[in-house]
Formats: sequence, C-alpha cells, structure tokens
Amino acid sequence: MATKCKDCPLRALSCFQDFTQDELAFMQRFKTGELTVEAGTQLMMEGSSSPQLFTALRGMGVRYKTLVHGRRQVVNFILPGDFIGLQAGLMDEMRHSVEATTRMTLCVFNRSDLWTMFKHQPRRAYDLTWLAATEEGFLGEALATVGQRTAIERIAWALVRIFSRGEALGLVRDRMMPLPYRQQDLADALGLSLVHTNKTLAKLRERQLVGWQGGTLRINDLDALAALAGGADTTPEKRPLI
Amino acid sequence: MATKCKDCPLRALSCFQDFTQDELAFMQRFKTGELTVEAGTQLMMEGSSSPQLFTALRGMGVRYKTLVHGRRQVVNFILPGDFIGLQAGLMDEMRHSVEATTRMTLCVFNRSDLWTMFKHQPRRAYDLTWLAATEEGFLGEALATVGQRTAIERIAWALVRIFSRGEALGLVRDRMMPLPYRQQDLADALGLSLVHTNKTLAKLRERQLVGWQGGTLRINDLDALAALAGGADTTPEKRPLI
DNA sequence: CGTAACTTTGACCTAAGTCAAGGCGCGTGG
DNA sequence: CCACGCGCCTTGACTTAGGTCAAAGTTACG
Repeated sequence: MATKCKDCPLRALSCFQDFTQDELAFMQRFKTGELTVEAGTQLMMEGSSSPQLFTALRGMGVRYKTLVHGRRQVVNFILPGDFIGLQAGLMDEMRHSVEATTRMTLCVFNRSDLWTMFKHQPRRAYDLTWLAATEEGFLGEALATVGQRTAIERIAWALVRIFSRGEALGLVRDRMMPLPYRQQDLADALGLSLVHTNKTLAKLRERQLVGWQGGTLRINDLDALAALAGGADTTPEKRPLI
Repeated sequence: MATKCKDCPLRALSCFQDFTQDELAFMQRFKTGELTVEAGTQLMMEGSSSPQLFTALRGMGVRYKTLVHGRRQVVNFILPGDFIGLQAGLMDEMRHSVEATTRMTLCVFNRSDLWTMFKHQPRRAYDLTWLAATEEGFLGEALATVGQRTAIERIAWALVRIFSRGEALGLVRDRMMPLPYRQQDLADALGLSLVHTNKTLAKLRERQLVGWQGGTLRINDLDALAALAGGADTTPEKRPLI
C-alpha cells in the first residue's frame, strides 16, 4: 500500500525543504503510485523516453552512460530523495541510463503532469529547475575531479560526497553508512580502472581514513578526507524534494 | 544602443525556437540592457552571487572551475545564444566562473525578475528548465569523455561538438569557423596537458582531419572526426533562446 | 560443495605528464 | 625601424601515474 505524501518518511528529514499544505496536496495528486523493483532492474534507458518519472524513496541505484567501445561512465549515485527522469520529462530522451543497485522503492509520477506543474505550481517548477541547476553544478564538480585530480584525490572526493549525502539522509550511524556498490561502480564513476581503484582504496584503509567492506562505508575523519581530496563540500544545503 | 528583442540577430537563426508575440514582449521587459566587455573580463566568479544574468549575443567565453592546487577545469565554451548565470539566479552562488575570451556583447537580465517568469510565463520557465537539463546532459557527456576516452578521442569529440554548435549558429563558412581559444583552454576542458594536447592536434592535422591556426578551426570531414571520437552528436536539436 | 560474482595482489606496460628549449608573431618603446 | 619581451605554439627527451594481465583469495548462495 502506497504511503501518502504527508506520511513520506523523507519529508521529515531536515535536509529537505518544508512543504506548504497546498504543495503537499498537489504532490499527492501528482503522484500516481509507488513502485518496488529488484536489484539490477533497468529503470531508464539512455536514448529512450519514459512516460514515468520517479523519486527514489528507498534503496540505491546508479545513473550511467555507455560508450561505444563498451566502457561505462557512472554519472552519479542515486540515493533516497533523488529525482529520476528529468530529461525524459522535458526533452523526451534520457541522456543516461538508470539502474537499481539494491531493491528500490520509487514514487511514480506522470510525465504528462509536468506541464501542469509549470502552469499551476510555479514554486514547484522553480524547485525542479533548482534541482536541475544543482545537478549541473555537481556534474561540473565531478568533471573537474575526473579531469584534474589524482586517483587518491578522486576517491577521497567521491567518498566525502557520498558520505555527506548519507549524513544528511540520516543513513550514517556510528560513522558508518550502507554503501551497496561494487568497487567497479566507483571506478567507472571516477574514470579509473578497477585494479587501481582497489589499490588506492587499500592505501586509504592503511591510513585509517576509510573502511569499506561488506557494503558498509566507514569514515573516521571526514574533514581529513576532504582535505586529502583537495576540497570537497561536506555539508550540502537544504534542498527541495519532488 | 541596445537592440530590441524583436530585432535580435540570434532569434532569426533556425537553431532557436520561435517566440510568440507574448513571449517576445515579456523578454523585452525582462531585458534590462546590453553590456559589452573586453576580452579577459571576469563575468562571473565561482562562489559569489550576481544580481545580473546574461545571454551571450556576440563573442565567446569560457566557464571554468579552479581547484585548490591551481589547476583549472574548463566546464564549457560559451558561444552566442548561451545563457549565463542560471545558478546565480536560482541558488545564489555560482558553481563556476565565467570569463570573456574575446570582446563580448551580452544581453542583461535582472535576477530578481526570474521569479516573475516562473509566476507568469510558465512556458519560458519550462524553457529555462529545459536549458538546465540540457546542460546537465552535456556535462554528463563531457564527464564520460574525460573519464573514458583517450586523448585523441577527447579532442575529436570536443572539436565535433564545437563545430556542430558553430554550424547551427551560422558561424561556419567554407568548413571553417572562428575559434579564438588557446590550446591551453582545450587542454583544461579535456583533462589533458598542454603538451599532449598540442601533439595530439598535430596528429589530427597530419591526418588531414582538422586544421586550427590563427583562431580559425577547419574541419574537412565532420563525420569521420565524430567516428574517430567514438560517437558524438553532430546535429544539436532546436533549443530555446532566453 | 561447486560456482559465480567480487576483491586483492603482484608483475609488467603504456598513454600521457613533466621538463626544457626553441620558434614565431606582435606590440611597444628606445 | 629594429630589438626585445611576451604570449602562445611546437618539438624532443625522459618520467610516472595509472592501465592491463593474470592468478589467487573471499563470500554468498543454490
């Protein structure tokens, strides 16, 4: 049975902006249902359209692009609260694919209702644009990371970013958060080979900075890691939830 | 004397979507003036806010980020028709800097009018979001390029993208377009060293694929170059102009 | 208990980086 | 009118971060 927006567990988190009663009512109408998918499910396919848009409620996934020669670029990791399918909603062609890494529960919206939102909920439309601009900002930072940082800096940067997001979402307890990805996923996100990623992670482990085994990430000193990364945001600002 | 929106030379280009009379009137009100800056002028500064937003009318520039150790990542090249300052408009902090490479003429808007746009011009707000989503898509592709492609593929990809944009803007005549950047700018955009960029460009020159001297780029066979890049969009779709 | 999907480690290789020296065009000032 | 300084491009010699290959550990699971 689908949760009502007003009971949405994410809404309670302090990292998300508050809803007005009106917005809440609109979101409830906008939401057409809930979807649970198994790990490994393809949610969106690069180059194709989708009649549905999602917000991740539970579980994690990856956005990625596949290049001709078979290589894969992970564009971002999807955590609860992330909006999926903006491109399919506006243009009608996704520029990347989305896959569930764990079992995921998603909030489902109708692409066709998006225009209504722009027409009647300018505040929500503004939030959507904010989200797009923020994601653009993030990708710029990722680009700078892959383009300019060394392997150890890249990995430190990525772990800091993920851990900070986890903290905001209340996923961190005892300096640990669940991180169900494979090293290959991280490697593909940072433009590194699996082997080198593994060896670099080992260095960070030796230095007692991070531990990542059995799907759990542990970071002892986030600031030290951020310093090693050569600067990385450790406190994401309050953001809208759609 | 500032051009009126209805006489805007960009509007006539077929790569931009048509305006309704109403939209045209709104844009005219939205526009607060015109600005011409010399080459080398800093238009936006990473981390700071800006009361003004721009659309490039003439000239070229770069968006870039500066990392702690002094390295620079060029995030995109700015060509006529590009909107500048979306992030400053929505969040109020730019996530990258913008610098004019040549003398530029810009259309100036007030950041504070942006909300009016969402309130009363949903169609224009939608276009703005489309722009943000498109830029996000582009950055994803750039990330994949820097993360997964070899030097020669990266350069081929970048030149194809730039040349295609130039074609859409009518900057190409006789297979040539003005490209006033330094090799260092291209290197910084692709995560390569200046020296390696130079040597790789030399290879493309030897192969008779591209010529780039004296601020002019010549591409003989765009499709061959795109193939070498391992796939790159050669025909950008129609886009809104703001 | 076998097998499949990940991680780890070691040995070796190469694409790209760094360093350094010239070249070339252009503006400025003696 | 020439020279010198500056910004940018070019080239060669050498170094290195990170890639590739290959094999062996580890879980987790049917």
